Amino acid sequence: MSEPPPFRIGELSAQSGLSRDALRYYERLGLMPRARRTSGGFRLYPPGTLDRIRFIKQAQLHGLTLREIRELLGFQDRRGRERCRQVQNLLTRKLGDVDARLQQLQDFRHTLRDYLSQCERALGRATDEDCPVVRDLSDDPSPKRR
Amino acid sequence: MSEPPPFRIGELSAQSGLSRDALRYYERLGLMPRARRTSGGFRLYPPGTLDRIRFIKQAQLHGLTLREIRELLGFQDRRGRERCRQVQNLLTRKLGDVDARLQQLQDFRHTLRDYLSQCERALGRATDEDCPVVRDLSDDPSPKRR
DNA sequence: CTTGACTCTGGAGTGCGCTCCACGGTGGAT
DNA sequence: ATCCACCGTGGAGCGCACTCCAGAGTCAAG
Repeated sequence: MSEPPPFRIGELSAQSGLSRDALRYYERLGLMPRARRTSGGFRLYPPGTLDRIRFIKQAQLHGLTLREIRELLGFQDRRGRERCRQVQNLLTRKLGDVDARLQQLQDFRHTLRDYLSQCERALGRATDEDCPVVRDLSDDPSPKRR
Repeated sequence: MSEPPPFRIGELSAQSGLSRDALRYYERLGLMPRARRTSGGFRLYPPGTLDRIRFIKQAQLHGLTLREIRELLGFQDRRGRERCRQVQNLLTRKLGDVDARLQQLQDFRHTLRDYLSQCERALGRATDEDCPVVRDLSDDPSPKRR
């Protein structure tokens, strides 16, 4: 019978790890619905808010700008099926992006692993040559003896 | 017998897709070795430069800051085995980061796919309810009729 | 030697995503 | 009624990764 207690910005900040300022900033940007207020003007957040914040952080971590995320959350769009279709389009696009990023990230992982094993081999050789990775990546046209 | 021709900044810019300003900025930051100059002061880049730029862009795409990348390229470090070990450490750390990111990115992919299929199911149902994704993510404590 | 495209340096400006601050109001415990 | 920790708004400031600009110099082709 009891509604779950809404929390104020300090509480939400503590739970989410975002600063109060950041939360207010998100509201200004339209990333979060304008929070309900007490008579005195204090923000009161419904508990589910944390899920939304988690989503935002996740999306952000993967290179989406706050504007893009706002778009994803699709506030001020049309309603009903119309809106659902829009969201669907956006999701499909973003999913493509994510897949591309996954691919690239895997490539990068490879590059790093290659460099790493070069390092290991060099250290194994016990000569005092310069790090091969550094040599590979700093290409001043120096004494080029090979 | 002919050395490959070095190119000037405009050429490099064209080939790399980076602006001239960005290239100069990278040099100021220490991301690229200070380029050789003509007598008149024009930068002359050795051809291998493009590889380095590719690496930088790749790293950057995955959330490394230019400072971190500079660190990775490890210019002004110690030489020889010492340096190699440093680079190795850094690479190992970064590899860990990349793996973590891969994991997160995959999670995010999942989230997106879930939302997407919710959309599809909703559209399949042919009712005029609101998009479930939007409903899930916009949690104002509204008319809550369920 | 002139022309015109290209380049140099230093510094200011931009958009993003916050953070910090001042000044003032709020509200729950005592 | 009084604390005082908490919250509000508006606006300035910041670090990043560039971008833009002015004013001056360079250099290859004709």
